[in-house]
Amino acid sequence: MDSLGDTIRKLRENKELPLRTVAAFLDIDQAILSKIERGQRKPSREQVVKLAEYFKVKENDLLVAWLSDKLVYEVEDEDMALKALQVAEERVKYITKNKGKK
Amino acid sequence: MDSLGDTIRKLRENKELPLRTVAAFLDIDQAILSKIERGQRKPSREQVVKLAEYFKVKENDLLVAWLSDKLVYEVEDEDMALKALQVAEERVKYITKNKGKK
DNA sequence: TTGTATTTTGACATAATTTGTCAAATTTAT
DNA sequence: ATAAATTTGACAAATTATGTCAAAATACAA
Repeated sequence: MDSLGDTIRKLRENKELPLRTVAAFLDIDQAILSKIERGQRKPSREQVVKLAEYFKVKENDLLVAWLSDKLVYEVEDEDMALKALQVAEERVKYITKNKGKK
Repeated sequence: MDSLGDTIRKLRENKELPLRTVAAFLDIDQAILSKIERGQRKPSREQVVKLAEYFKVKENDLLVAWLSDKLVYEVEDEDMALKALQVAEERVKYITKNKGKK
């Protein structure tokens, strides 16, 4: 269960590309991509979409990793992290079930 | 499964207190408390702790509601919200299991 | 080693978001 | 009708996010 950063780094290293190249495609400085890969910065949604396109992987897979990264980040130093995630899950189920209604 | 705002409002209305009073205790303008209760603003962790103290309810209960509110907010307009929450849950389990290790 | 490409780090600037105040408008209850 | 409570939105200040840049560190060849 890799974090998004790990995933991106593996994708890039498999193609033996330097940070410079991928960063140029994203139109950001390579320093930022370096930090993203090591989890020190959070990429934007748009950047994740671009990366999926660039590496030809399923956009949704990368977006799930990106979103869950953010979720983990949000709760990680709280004791009731798990509980909160479970409650959130219930609420999301409820919300999507009632989508479209009044 | 109420949101944090709903919970706070109910607690306040049960005691028949005006926004003014509770807001003064939190040391913020009543306008903000009004927005917090209706979910238009997110309270800080410290404010939630103070509210638990003020209304004499379990701090953790309120904090779980607060955290899950933030989680729902983060994913709510994404298609893969549920998936992301589930992945985050796995990751949090993994992290807490290995807490203390190298 | 020495040199060269890559990556990492941190200081800094700027942009975006948060967090709050305030006063006016609206609603609720007398 | 009026008085209290609540809501709204414009605004300001503070905080956080996002990026650039150059120097330092690391990896890799020769």
